[in-house]
Amino acid sequence: MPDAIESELLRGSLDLMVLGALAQGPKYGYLLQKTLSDSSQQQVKLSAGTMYPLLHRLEDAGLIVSRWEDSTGRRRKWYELTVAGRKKLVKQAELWQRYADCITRLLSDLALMPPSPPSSTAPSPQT
Amino acid sequence: MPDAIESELLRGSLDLMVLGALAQGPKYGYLLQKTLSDSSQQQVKLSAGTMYPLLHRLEDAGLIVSRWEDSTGRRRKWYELTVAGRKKLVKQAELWQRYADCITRLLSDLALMPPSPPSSTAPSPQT
DNA sequence: CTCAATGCATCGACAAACAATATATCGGCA
DNA sequence: TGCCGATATATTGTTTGTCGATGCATTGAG
Repeated sequence: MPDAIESELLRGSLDLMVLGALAQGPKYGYLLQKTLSDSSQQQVKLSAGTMYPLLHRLEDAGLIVSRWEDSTGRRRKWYELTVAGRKKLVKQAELWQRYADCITRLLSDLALMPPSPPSSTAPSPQT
Repeated sequence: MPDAIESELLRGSLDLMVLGALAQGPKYGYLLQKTLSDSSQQQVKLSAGTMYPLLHRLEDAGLIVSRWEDSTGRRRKWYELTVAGRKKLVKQAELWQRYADCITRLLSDLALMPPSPPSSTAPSPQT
């Protein structure tokens, strides 16, 4: 059983996952990584090289805002959803649902397909 | 209401959709476009510039095989799943399901969230 | 003191998706 | 006859997203 989701599959929906995670409350980068990892049973590993550009992108788009935590030691930059970000999240979530339904529908017949071609082995005559 | 799925969301799962469509039977490129478009209620528009490189990639990977239709007029190149392709499809479908569940779980709380925040208070670092 | 974990960030490499473009056949219509 | 849209495959250049590697600094445990 594979451990992590292939990066192919992540493409395009990482923004959605990040927005979704931030909808639960403000988070800083490192915490966001832990949150996504935990909530996905360690399946989603958001690397720093992916996350920070992504967060900056979302901020430039006005979907999130950041604020440095006032502390002398560990520098933490908290990110929070904006109103626009929440609207975007809802919209993207609907798009995602529609898209996921497309895939699911397309793959729904798969269980009925024969696992291997007719090679004189056990013929399963169910349609 | 948007008409087509954003290309962001498509990224990473197009291979899966193409393999899934080919699991229904051999298809040539143009037919594949129509099939995906139809089965998704015109939501998925697979452009030629995306599809042909994708098909060639899948063929190089040994997941599909191609055969030119023997005809004098319209040139049609039929693509068919290989055994390896079918195995890959099943595997990818499982991965997809796991991934989709992650997203769905993450977004499941959304309905419970307030549509708009009362006011922007400080992001108090709770927990 | 050393090392691993925490925490933010950027860089270059690589791959995927797309619009634009190219070529060619076919059927319908004026 | 000529034109055009649909059919059909393919490549090119551009853009964008992801990742591994790397860098720097702080903190706590051993």
